[in-house]
Amino acid sequence: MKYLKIPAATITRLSIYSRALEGMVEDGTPVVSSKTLADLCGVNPAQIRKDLAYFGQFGVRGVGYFVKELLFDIKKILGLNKEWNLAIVGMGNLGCALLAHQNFSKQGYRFVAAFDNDMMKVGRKLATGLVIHPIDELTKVCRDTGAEIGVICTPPDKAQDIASRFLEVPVKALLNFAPVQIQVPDGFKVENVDFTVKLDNLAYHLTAG
Amino acid sequence: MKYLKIPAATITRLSIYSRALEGMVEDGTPVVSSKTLADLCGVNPAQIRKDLAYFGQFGVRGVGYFVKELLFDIKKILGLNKEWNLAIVGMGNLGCALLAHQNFSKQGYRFVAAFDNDMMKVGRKLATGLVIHPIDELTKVCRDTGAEIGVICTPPDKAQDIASRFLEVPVKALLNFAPVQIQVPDGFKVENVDFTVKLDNLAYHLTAG
DNA sequence: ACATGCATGTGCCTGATATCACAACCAGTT
DNA sequence: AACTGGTTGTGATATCAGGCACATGCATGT
Repeated sequence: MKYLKIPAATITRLSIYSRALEGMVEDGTPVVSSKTLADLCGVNPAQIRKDLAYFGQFGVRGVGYFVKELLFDIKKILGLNKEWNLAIVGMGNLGCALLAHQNFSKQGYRFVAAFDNDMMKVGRKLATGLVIHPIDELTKVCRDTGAEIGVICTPPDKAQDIASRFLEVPVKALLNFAPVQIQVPDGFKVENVDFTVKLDNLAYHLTAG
Repeated sequence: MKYLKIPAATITRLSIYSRALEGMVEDGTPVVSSKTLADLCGVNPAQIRKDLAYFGQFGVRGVGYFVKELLFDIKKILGLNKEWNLAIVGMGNLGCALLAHQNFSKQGYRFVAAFDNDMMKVGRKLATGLVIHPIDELTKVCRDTGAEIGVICTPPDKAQDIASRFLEVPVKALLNFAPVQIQVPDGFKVENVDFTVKLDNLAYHLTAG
């Protein structure tokens, strides 16, 4: 089944399912049906079964899915059975907040390098023990620390330059918080997080919807 | 044309177009073709023309679009020809970073209220002049300040409760940073911002893609 | 005033994505 | 051992979104 094209939306939903399943593991729920999980995630039950069907068979007919097993399987599909090393650029308010954010480490994401071009900040030691490096050292430090995913928290006009530096390492996956579209060659992947785009959606909804 | 169902993806793209157009206004570019704008935004030129066609005709054949006019029109479509009042709950690292973030005010979003249930934080005056209120006062303060959009930066287990309080005000649009799915009745809208979902996508890409 | 070049606006087609509905199948009960 | 209730897995169907390609129409130059 792995030979089919998997829709990007499916991957996103798998991630959402795993959040819900984590909650169930904490609650001690042993088994869940696609119906129950669907209600929690706000999707159609058939959608869940279809999404899972891309990767195999995980349920028991007449019963449902064993929560712990399904969570394990989904995490394995997503590649979360290992820790991922993150490098972050731009130690402003947002960058620092992300570093301190607990959800990352909880999910197996670990910051291994931090950068800023403000010489006032360079050399400062952060609460996590990380030292802020100047951006010139990005390529070297990323290689030394084994960074796999780059996080961009710079102003928009710097974002493309930073991205290009990451490409040289090469760091093949980028999480971009700057409100610009970043150009990368094939094989690389950028995910954008743009709060104001989300807010604009809400504003539209309030205005026209 | 306004009677058609507008795809949510179209609204999201309009928002992205407006970012690119803002850059062009700064650069002094007077006119842009769908091709040029498409390259900047990473979409197909026909896509842009289709998206705009939902709302009318904005271009000049043989010429393109006048940047300032198009930006104005798109902002009007999105409902950004007014300021929007935001209320934020959860003054942790992330919440504080969002308050201080410049992109919001630049786009006409203004924080008018802040809340936290930590009594150590309540009463503290923030750099913006806002005072942190206890969550019990959410309904009252939101009404007094005219909050229109709620921003949730609490831990996941508190998110649904906060959302319910917002619904009572009523604040009809929520921006949710907690990694849970929030249930709201018809007429209300939730937009989720979940970093780890995005990271999971990257992890999958690095693992399987 | 006419011809030419060029970019828009849009009908149509294609492909992808979500939903429905049913057969396959398991567990517990009679 | 057969039956029943319930849930999965999946083929078929419907819906939606994206891309092509051409006619439309404006601007410039002759």
